[in-house]
Amino acid sequence: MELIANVVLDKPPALRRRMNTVDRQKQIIDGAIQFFARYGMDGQLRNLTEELGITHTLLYHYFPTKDALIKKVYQEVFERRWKTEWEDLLDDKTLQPEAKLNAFYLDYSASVLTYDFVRILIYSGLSDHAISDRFFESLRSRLIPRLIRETRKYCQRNTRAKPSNRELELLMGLHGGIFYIGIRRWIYGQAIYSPVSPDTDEAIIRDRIYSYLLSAQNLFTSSARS
Amino acid sequence: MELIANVVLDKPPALRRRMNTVDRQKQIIDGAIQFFARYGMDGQLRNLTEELGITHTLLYHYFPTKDALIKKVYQEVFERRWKTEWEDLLDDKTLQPEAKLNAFYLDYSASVLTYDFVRILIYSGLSDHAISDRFFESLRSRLIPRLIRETRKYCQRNTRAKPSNRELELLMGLHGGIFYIGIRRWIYGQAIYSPVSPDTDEAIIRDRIYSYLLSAQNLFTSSARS
DNA sequence: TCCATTATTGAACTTTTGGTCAATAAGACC
DNA sequence: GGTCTTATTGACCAAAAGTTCAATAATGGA
Repeated sequence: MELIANVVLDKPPALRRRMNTVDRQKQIIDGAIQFFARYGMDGQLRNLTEELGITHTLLYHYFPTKDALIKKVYQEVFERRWKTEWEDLLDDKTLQPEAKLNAFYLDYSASVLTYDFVRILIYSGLSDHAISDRFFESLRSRLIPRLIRETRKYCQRNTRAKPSNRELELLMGLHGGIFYIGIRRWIYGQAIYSPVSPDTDEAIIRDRIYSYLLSAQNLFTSSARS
Repeated sequence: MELIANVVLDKPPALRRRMNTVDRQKQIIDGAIQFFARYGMDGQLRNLTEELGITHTLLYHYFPTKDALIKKVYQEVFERRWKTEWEDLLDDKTLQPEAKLNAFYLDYSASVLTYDFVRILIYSGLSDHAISDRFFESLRSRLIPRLIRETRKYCQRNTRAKPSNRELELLMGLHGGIFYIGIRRWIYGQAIYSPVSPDTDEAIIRDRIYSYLLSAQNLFTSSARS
């Protein structure tokens, strides 16, 4: 029936059979990322494979279990989205702190505040923490120290002291405010109040960073408010 | 076997049978809130009822379907957590803007940034938006206008103009930064860097509000930066 | 063109899981 | 203590969903 239809309507034949291993595997992983991002890890394999145009049994030719596929999805999502260049950017000596934070958070947002990443990160946090722990650990050890350092430089504080909880929380306020853009957009499905058109988050992020630095300066320099 | 153990160890008998209708229903709903907050709406009824010490069939004596129970859970969670007094508080003429925002967000956080609410809100956002739409609509229509008004008062701007997207997004930055406390704590399972002990979020929230107002003042008064 | 490899499938198995129902027994009332 | 109401349960059902496997057929290489 389907074959007949294809011939009659002169559509390209389904050509599903016999894709080479590495391409098929990539196709499955890409599809799985989108699929699990949408439906969560409880999404049914039969629905995933239907979207891919293959039988659900074929999946077991490439992954031994559903868990193995999910694990692979987690790994791929993390590795595709987390950029080691961020550390280099934050260590760039030629940039001033505010410009550096702007550049960093703009790139970070473009990578992290995407449909698949935000949702899979949250799904993971709600269940097994598989990705979220890894992500937070990288954040904590690789980015936060650098962000604090730049903040201090902006405030003209020359200290290498361990960041205080208050400093850290002010930064988390900025960080969370930016991540919240992704939550509103990709989880709540809410529109963002973009101050500019064409739509971009750039203006929003710049304002938040400016706001953060301004208050850091106000709170953490010599004549600071208690 | 279990009965014997009970008798031998002199534990109180299971006494599960024949609770009165209204108590049992409340017990089920309370249990379901905790349970669904933990495992999501895909959690299995048999596991829920096991925690409650009843058979899963008994559940169908109180709720016709699983969906009906979930719907009830959504409704209860929303009604228990959303306080109409917040609007009165924000309209209180005797409080200055900063104190008012502090008082509001402290109470708001205590209500909203709880395990069950944060998680059910997010679970809902990821799937059907059943709660999150309702929550966001209340936020948008009841709280945001008041928060903007207080912000303007703090900045000594006498305008009733429709809030600009830039104003709204600066506020969302504050709001998201505060909500992110709940996400870190109840979804990622991360510790909060509390600046004070005994642990409370009060100091954190005060800093964020101060930071927000400071930059609002800086951005939105006459001699503001572009 | 034939063959060997293996990607792909259909049928079937098992466990899970939402839901039904008739039977049971706890407790209230007389 | 007897009786009636109904909260509670155990047995059962059907569909959903992860997994297995033998059979099939597309493709690359000889």
